[in-house]
Amino acid sequence: MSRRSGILEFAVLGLLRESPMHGYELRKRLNTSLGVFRAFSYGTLYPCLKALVAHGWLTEETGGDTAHGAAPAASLAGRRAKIVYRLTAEGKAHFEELLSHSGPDAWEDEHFGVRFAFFGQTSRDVRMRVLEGRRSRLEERLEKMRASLARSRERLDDYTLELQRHGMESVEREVRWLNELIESERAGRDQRAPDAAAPDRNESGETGGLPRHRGGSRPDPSDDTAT
Amino acid sequence: MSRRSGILEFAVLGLLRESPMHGYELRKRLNTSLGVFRAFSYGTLYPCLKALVAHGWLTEETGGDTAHGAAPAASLAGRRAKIVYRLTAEGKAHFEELLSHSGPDAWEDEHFGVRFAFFGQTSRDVRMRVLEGRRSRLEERLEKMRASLARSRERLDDYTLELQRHGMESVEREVRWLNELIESERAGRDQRAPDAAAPDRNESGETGGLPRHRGGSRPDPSDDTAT
DNA sequence: TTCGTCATGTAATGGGTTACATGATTAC
DNA sequence: GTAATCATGTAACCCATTACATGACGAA
Repeated sequence: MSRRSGILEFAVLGLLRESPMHGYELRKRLNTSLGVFRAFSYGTLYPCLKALVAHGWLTEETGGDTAHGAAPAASLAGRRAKIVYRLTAEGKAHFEELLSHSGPDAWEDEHFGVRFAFFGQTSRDVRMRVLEGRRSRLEERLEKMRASLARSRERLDDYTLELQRHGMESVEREVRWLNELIESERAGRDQRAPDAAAPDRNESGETGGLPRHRGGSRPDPSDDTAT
Repeated sequence: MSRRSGILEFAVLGLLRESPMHGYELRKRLNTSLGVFRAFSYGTLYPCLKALVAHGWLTEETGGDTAHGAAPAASLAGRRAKIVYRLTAEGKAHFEELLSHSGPDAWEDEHFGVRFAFFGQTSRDVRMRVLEGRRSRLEERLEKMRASLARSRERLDDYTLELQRHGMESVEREVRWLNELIESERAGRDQRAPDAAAPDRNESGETGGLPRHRGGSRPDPSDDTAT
């Protein structure tokens, strides 16, 4: 009943939508998908997985093997017996709901970031809703900052002032970014259905109306658990 | 022994250097000084204050009255008996040490922000050290992001890619900001001693070499506990 | 043989929030 | 008289991290 992290839960469901995975792999994928933006440790991940299973959103298969090829039944002795997690139908439904339903803190920095990372799995409607939601939230924040600054400007020293000015500028920049994204979405033609798992990008199928920033380097399947 | 928050501790000491205060007031000042950038709740503040007293960095005076004027001894019945906290000599020394010594996570976002808010109470040397420390930390981060992106670019969809691109851009912007600040510091003439409490800004005494961003509105002594 | 990395997990700890309890004072 | 704000505190969570325990496998 405990151990339900919100964002982690969301991210895990999102990743497992693409394909079943075991914990260790999940964590790696989590940390590359989200980049330096957010990282999770085993101490959170494993208990979270157990909780998700308890909710019926995931099933665990102890014997199976996913991406490695051979070595079928390793029983309890073979290389610490991988536990492969697979999304159930309920889990899928729950993910859809989380994705579109969006609780009250879905607009906060981290929540938004994780959501954004899974935009490829949603419809444009949902994307628009999330982007616009975040934008209006940031605009509120900006308004608060402006008001608070106007109130206390006289009493603050230069450094504090500079800190707040810079903070506001950051938020303004974020709003501009959202505006661009919203524009792109509006201009985009593809209205991807929310059921497109394993989104075959790199093909003709554009995911949305995003500005391309490509430049390819060689693929290199390693992780970044770097301290 | 418990309840020592690091940043909160630092911020509290910094604020109390200017003048003694009671908890309620401290929290307000904390939240206006740091702006929307960071907020603290009583649940953290009060225990922290007790801990700081236990360490000998603060003293508590139960009878006193700070900024209100009259109403001397209200005993235990008068308006819930304010507890005024005052920085001791040891507390002052500890603050100086925290300010210049800078532990390993002093470069992280929040730590840096709080530090920066108290830059007015340090010497330029310390400011430079903190700014440059943060910059090099961010540059490392940037390098990591670049590497990780190069490694996984092929495997990531457009939204994830865009997220990471934007993230990197944010960090780059932060670095540019730091560069400007460092430039300003270098150009600044005032080398304020670390003992200048209640820094009389708004006079000729510039605190550093900061770009001015003034524009004054009327003063309005209210708070922003706004939800 | 020793080191890295695969693989799962737990216990201790950290650092914070929300909600509540309590009650007096001031502003409308 | 009633609502907001002043003022202090505590208890119950929440979410996450670190460090540890355990152990197999592959490469140097």
